[in-house]
Amino acid sequence: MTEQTAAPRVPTTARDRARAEVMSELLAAARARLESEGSAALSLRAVARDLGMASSAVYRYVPSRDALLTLLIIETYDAVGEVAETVARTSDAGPAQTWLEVARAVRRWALDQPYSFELIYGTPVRGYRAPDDTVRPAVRMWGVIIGLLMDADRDGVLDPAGPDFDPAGRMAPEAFATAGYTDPATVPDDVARIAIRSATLFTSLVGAISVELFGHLHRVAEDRSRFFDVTIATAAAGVGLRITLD
Amino acid sequence: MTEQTAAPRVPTTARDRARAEVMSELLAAARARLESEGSAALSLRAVARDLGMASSAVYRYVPSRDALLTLLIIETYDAVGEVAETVARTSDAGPAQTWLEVARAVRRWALDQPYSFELIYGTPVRGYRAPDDTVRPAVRMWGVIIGLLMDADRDGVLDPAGPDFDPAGRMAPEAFATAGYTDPATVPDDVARIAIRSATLFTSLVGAISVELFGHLHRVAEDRSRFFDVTIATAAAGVGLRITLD
DNA sequence: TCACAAGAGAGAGCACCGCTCTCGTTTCGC
DNA sequence: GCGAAACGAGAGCGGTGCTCTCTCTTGTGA
Repeated sequence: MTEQTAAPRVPTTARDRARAEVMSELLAAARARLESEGSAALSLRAVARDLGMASSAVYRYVPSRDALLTLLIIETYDAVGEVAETVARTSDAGPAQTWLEVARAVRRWALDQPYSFELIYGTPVRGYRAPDDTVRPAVRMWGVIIGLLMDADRDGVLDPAGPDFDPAGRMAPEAFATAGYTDPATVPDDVARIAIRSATLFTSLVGAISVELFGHLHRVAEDRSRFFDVTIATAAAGVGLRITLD
Repeated sequence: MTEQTAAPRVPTTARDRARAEVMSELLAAARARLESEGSAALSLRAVARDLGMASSAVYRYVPSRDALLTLLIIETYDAVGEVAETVARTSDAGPAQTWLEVARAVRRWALDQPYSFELIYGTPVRGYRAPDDTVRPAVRMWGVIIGLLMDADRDGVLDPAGPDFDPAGRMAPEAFATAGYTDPATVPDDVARIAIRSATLFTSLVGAISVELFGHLHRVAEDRSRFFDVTIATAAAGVGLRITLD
């Protein structure tokens, strides 16, 4: 058991390569059906037909329909996390304005592939219990938000007039791992006070998109893009980020 | 065609009464299954079994599974609207604090019957297009929110330091029917400026409950009840309502 | 090199679903 | 009282997730 921990002797046999290829075709076909018809209509049999194989054969690759959905969920968290991180990284505006850009980008992404947004931020699939594999990709969005708040605080543009609530017991210690605090006990109080504000930003983002996508602005909002901006900017104001519109 | 518009001669025949009774049993059974297993698992055949009748017989009362869901959706909008209206009506606190009470009550209601919340504020049922019957009950929540904002403005407790965005084109004229303005052209500008703030309150409420109920606070929030309060209060601060916590 | 085990695919089958059609039976209105 | 409408039951269609068995291919260790 000395060097056994390394990869066991170039295991890419023909069968392995074939398996990997079928697996990726399977995921691609599933993604295509997901994005055209939604997760509720995602049928394992239909995916099998798309691939020209028997439905029973699919079970050689995926243990159940729910497991297939889980793979898509992880992919999707990573996709939207990537969108948010890219905008946050490349924007040259201040933290407040950058947050608006991030929110707009996520909204755009959600409108382009609504069923993917639903998959992760809508009603959870019945009987589905998120395995730990989904936690890491899911937390990327929180990382972006907390990062922006830290930046704003450092730059002195985090409006101190915003409400300041005691963070004690309101945020789980693990949440600060994103900000680099591996030991929960060492999180400074001011960092906690800032981090808890991320909840309102996250909620306003997911909430605003959900509300629009799920039809609750029917006969309420006219120009939905501008409506979204106002919603995000107003919530951000409560957090202490001053966003300028128009 | 003079007095024909009235009810046609006391139509409560034995058959009519039986039909109404079966119909209400049907809805009750469907509601029970909905609240115990969720809308995705709501099967018309199962409901039929609960009632001891053949599945085909159910179609004498309801044209399709989606139509049955629509009936439940309307009931549910009315139930949650009732919760919000009751709290708003009976609270003797100021508008800001009343809003917190409303939000807490709605959250409590959602936690008590999560599948009902999902039914109306989660992912829409596939292939489902909200008929107009659902609009009136759905709009009750907006009515409560706009009413509270009007109260706050009248009482002079609507913080003028909150961001003020041009409402032009951002709110559909019909939305003001709730506030008593039947003709959209007559809505004063200051009313529109206030009404558009309702979006952030609505979004923060639905968003905060969704985020909690759908599992996105896993390893983020510790005390979820207090976390909810902070989220709502922070968003409300952006709107201009000062909520006091603790 | 060759045998054996593991992997892969196909097909039948089970229990469930939404929905339709047909068939008797009951009830209502003229 | 009689014809029509409403009602309930049952069979059946095509679809679903998933399991089991069977055959064939492929990789590996002796």
